[in-house]
Amino acid sequence: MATIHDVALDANVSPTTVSRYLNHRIELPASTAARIDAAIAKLDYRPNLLAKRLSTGRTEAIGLVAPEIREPFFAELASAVEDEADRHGYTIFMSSTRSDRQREIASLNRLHDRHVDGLIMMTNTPDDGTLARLIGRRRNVVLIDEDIPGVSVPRVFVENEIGAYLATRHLIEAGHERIAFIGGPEGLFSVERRRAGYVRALKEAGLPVRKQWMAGGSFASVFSRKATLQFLKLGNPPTAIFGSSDYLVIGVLQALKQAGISIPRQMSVVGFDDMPLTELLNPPLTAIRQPIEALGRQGFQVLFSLLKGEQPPRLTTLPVQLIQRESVAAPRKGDVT
Amino acid sequence: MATIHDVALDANVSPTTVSRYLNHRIELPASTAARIDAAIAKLDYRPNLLAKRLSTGRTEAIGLVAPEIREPFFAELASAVEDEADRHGYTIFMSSTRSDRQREIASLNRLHDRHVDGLIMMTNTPDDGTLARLIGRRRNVVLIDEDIPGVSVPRVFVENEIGAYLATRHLIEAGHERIAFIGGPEGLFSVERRRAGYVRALKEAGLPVRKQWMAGGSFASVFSRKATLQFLKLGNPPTAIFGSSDYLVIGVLQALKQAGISIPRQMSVVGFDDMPLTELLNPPLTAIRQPIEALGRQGFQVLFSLLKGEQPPRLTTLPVQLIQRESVAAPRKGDVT
DNA sequence: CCGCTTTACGAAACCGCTTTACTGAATTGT
DNA sequence: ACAATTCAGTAAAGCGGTTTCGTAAAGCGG
Repeated sequence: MATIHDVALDANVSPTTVSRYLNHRIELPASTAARIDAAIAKLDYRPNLLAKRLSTGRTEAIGLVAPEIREPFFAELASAVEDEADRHGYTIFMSSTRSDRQREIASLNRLHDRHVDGLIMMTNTPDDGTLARLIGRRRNVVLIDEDIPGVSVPRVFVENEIGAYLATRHLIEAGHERIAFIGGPEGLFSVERRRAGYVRALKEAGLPVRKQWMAGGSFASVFSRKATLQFLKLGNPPTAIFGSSDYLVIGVLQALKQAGISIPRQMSVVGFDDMPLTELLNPPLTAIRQPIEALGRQGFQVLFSLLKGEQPPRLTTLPVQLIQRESVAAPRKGDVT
Repeated sequence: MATIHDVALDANVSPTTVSRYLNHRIELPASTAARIDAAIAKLDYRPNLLAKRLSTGRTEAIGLVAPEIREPFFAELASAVEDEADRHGYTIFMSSTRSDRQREIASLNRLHDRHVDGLIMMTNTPDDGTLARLIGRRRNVVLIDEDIPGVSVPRVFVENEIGAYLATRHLIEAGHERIAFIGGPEGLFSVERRRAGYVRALKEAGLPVRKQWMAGGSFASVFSRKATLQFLKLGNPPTAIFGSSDYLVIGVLQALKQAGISIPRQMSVVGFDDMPLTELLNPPLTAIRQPIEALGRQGFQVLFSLLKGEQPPRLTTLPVQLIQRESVAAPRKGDVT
């Protein structure tokens, strides 16, 4: 492999000149520039990134830490971040934490060791302050999708509250009055927001907010499955369920299938995320679509402006959208007051 | 940040000694070792990986190039590779090529510039020799999932032929005699193998192999949708369809739904991949399950042994499995000869 | 007690690039 | 016509490790 010295030798200049020329830190007379270009082409010179990085301390790489890259939501997000990073010359290191605090910490440390220039962080477990402390020490961090309270870094979120509000109102407009809500882990910002949106829609419509129609605690589909079966046992079971994540909806569907309840005739269902394939379900799922791609791109953009030393907005909120398919219908006559 | 010099100073030894001690290239008397350990702990020393990499030329990073990381199949594969790499201290660079030759070339070059120690390559477009040439120049490459003819690097594949054979035989055993096959892009090794398995099962059962029941050309679901509609127009339409990828099956399902044909009563369907969520479809999809996780781990293992200078097997073939769900039934009476 | 092997380390070169500080020549201003 | 700039570039010192070559001192066999 040719080095910058070889190029300098061939072009009859010093390595310094070549380096500065390549980094646009100097303007050279056309003749000199041409000699350098020729030498580079002739020797097929490619700067050694390892040396460059050691020298500058910058790596043109960023870290992306997410709960589980293989899940569609994060996979798509990661893909968008990667694509956006790529077009700006950045590489990304991905890291799946399995929602495990120890792995999150390990990831953060590893990325630090790898000298990433910046970090995009996603978590879906409530923080006890550990993460906040760790992140507080780093520069160039942006939080996406989910909050970590107590750190002052830029955030990019989606309209969680509005999304839940739209979903709930959609059910109300279809005629439902007994609407259940299944949320994720307690203490998660996005979960709170979604619950808030659900409650707002109910109150606005003058409908009661009942504890027994609300479940929360986990994003696992086994959880929502159980919760759904609980709902069905109620004396006045809900006629519609809003699952605040498509993973939760999977559990709901399993439970309903198991109980022999048909959608949307006997039960309406709305999801949140709009994962691929949910439109192929039977019936196709009505859901709030999150702008995953935009979330990823914005996430990178915000980090990028941080890296350039700019001051990005402290909070970006991206719009969601109700996608109507076929899992919502009017409740059966006898079921409404 | 403390450097190795600081540690050396504090421990009253030379940087050389610290370096060698940390890299297990020397055995030190307990007292010296203890002093170094103490200094490291005291200064919270962490070796600068950038310097290390420049110095050794090794990066403890490998590249993973795949068509599209966000698709479930590749996402899961990537996740397995990453996990396996992680436990061996390797980081991975992922790269989505969108099945585009130019992007594949660009990825390969970029990874080269990044000085990855090795490369795991996946492609799903037939090569005209360009890739083969590019890859032939590199050391430490392993091919997974799909072949690139003409390069002599280790490969890790799944039992494509056997999988297709099992799927087809399963349909035959259910009583089907007119079984259609939908394959991917022409010229792809795995596609050929699957077609071969399909043909073998038919011949073995003494069933005719009919051109009009075979379609191939793309992995896109729009393609299989059209193909399915074509099948339905036939005078003697198939009673079962084997889609040689779950993506293809999606198109099949869409077409059948559109035509109002019920599964499995009027048409049996078998897929290949066993993607998540396909079990939630209505009916749950019977499919050949690929050992994606194993594919990823084996892929890394083979690369790893290459990196250690060993001679891994030229070809590893991983077993597949028929997962029976509910998309296969006996054909209707009138439909069998 | 002398030569030889071990033990326990160290000096300095090197990896390939960036960057600071500097210089000689050409150009400009007055 | 001479000082002051600008231009075009360079030498050398990093960045923080690894590695080759080497040596002083201790141990040891005879």
